[in-house]
Amino acid sequence: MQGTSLSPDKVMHKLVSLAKRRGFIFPSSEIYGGLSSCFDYGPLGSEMKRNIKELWWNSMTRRHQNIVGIDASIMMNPTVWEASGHVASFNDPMIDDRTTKRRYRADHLIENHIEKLRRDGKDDEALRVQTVYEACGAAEEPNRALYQLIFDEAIKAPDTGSGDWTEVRQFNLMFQCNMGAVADSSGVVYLRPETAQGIFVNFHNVREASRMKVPFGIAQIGKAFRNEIVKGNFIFRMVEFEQMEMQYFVKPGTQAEAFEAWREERYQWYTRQLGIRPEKLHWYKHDKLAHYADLAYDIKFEFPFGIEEIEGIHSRTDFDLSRHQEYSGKNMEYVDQLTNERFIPYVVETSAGCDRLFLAILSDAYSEDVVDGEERVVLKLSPKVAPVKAAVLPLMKKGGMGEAAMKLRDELAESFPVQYDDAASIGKRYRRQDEIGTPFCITVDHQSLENGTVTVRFRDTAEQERIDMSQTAAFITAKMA
RNA sequence: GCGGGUGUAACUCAGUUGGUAGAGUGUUUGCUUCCCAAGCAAAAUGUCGCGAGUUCGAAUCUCGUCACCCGCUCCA
Repeated sequence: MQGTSLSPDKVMHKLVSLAKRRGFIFPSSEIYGGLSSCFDYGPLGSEMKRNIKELWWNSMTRRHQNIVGIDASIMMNPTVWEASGHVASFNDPMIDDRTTKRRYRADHLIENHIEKLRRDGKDDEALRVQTVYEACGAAEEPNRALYQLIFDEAIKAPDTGSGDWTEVRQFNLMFQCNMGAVADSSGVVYLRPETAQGIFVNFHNVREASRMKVPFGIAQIGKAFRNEIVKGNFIFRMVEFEQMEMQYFVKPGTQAEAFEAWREERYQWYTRQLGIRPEKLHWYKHDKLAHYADLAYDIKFEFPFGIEEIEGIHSRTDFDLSRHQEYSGKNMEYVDQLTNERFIPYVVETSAGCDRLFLAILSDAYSEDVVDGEERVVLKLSPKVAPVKAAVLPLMKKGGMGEAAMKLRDELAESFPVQYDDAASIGKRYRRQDEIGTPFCITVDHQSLENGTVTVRFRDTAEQERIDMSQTAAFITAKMA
């Protein structure tokens, strides 16, 4: 048996095709022509996604005595998003070049310009531009101010050298909708652009209800929505996506230690729990930090289309809780009863993209190899995430094997997702299961009827082992641990 | 959003100078009773992405639009 090497650009096409053909992922509302960057999880996809979320939930909440979960609402009081900074910073100022038809972020153009001045040793010049730039945010019309600065400094596009600029326009990355029957501005609410704020605003509720002492964590899995300017790469960047994240509240000054511990733990989760190959994972340290962070690392995965982020581990300081204290007028301090210290906790966040992880697992698992001289497609999924754990296959339909296999299927179904298949040759049925990543095929043959044994066929090696039929569930359970 | 490409069966794709659609794979049923996509015989599945226009007639030509892919860009 040997693996064949796959060209990266082909893999995505094959994945998309396989995902649809076998019921992992379908385009959303496909019969109407679909909807940009929206996808549905099919029968196998929803099962597999559920497995991923359950593994995450177990490892992040149940295994930790000091981490509890919540499930906050998607729509929240709009002031939450002012406090979090999303109203301000999720409005990206964009500018277009009329000649080259390219679009840029206006703030990035200016920042690049300042950097370039510094590189050229024009520090005074850079400082002057920097000062003007920083004043833009406070201007009455920030976008006009940005445009004026780009115009005054004659800033050109870094890639094309062109500078035929349009006005700076604002793109709001938050989805808006109206609460209440009357659509006026007073009823505007947002679909949350991140799940984190649902945790921060519930800080005291959860802490008191669960009698938690710092350090402790609050975890959540849920949908978030971003009106991305650039979408694409299948389910990698969707406008509606699911986050699995945990906010860990610590005493100020201890965040670096907690940060390192979480970095280690989260990395181990991918390699040990999910079985992702370590060589496919990469650490990336943020040089440019978001407005809330003092330290940030991403775990990136080698997708067929490039190395991209699947999880962010960010030290968020006390930014969020402080801001909520400021905007809500409620005290967000924690009181340590032992030492009588009062402080607003610092936060270490681990935030994973569930759909991205799904795609990472799928693309990591996809392989083509050769069994007995025949090519096959096989998803080498970890048994823990595989949507179907075992298939029960009668060697033949007749002669009592079908009935015996069906009976075994019913027994196994008590423990985990299992399929029965008696259509077409045994070889074909093995290949069907290979393609959806089923780790074990249980075959009921002539010998099964005589002595009550079955064969277990292993997906990755195609090798078989004969075991007692009554031990099948226990055998598979042991292999999945 | 911009530039480039693609869109025909569930999947991968043919389809000639405009004359209303085919193949392989897959699926279903029957036979074969079989341990790695075997064979035989049947069958089902098509708004040719969508909407206009040109034409006696459009999968084919024109325009618009939607979706996907690649690049720019952004991000979890």
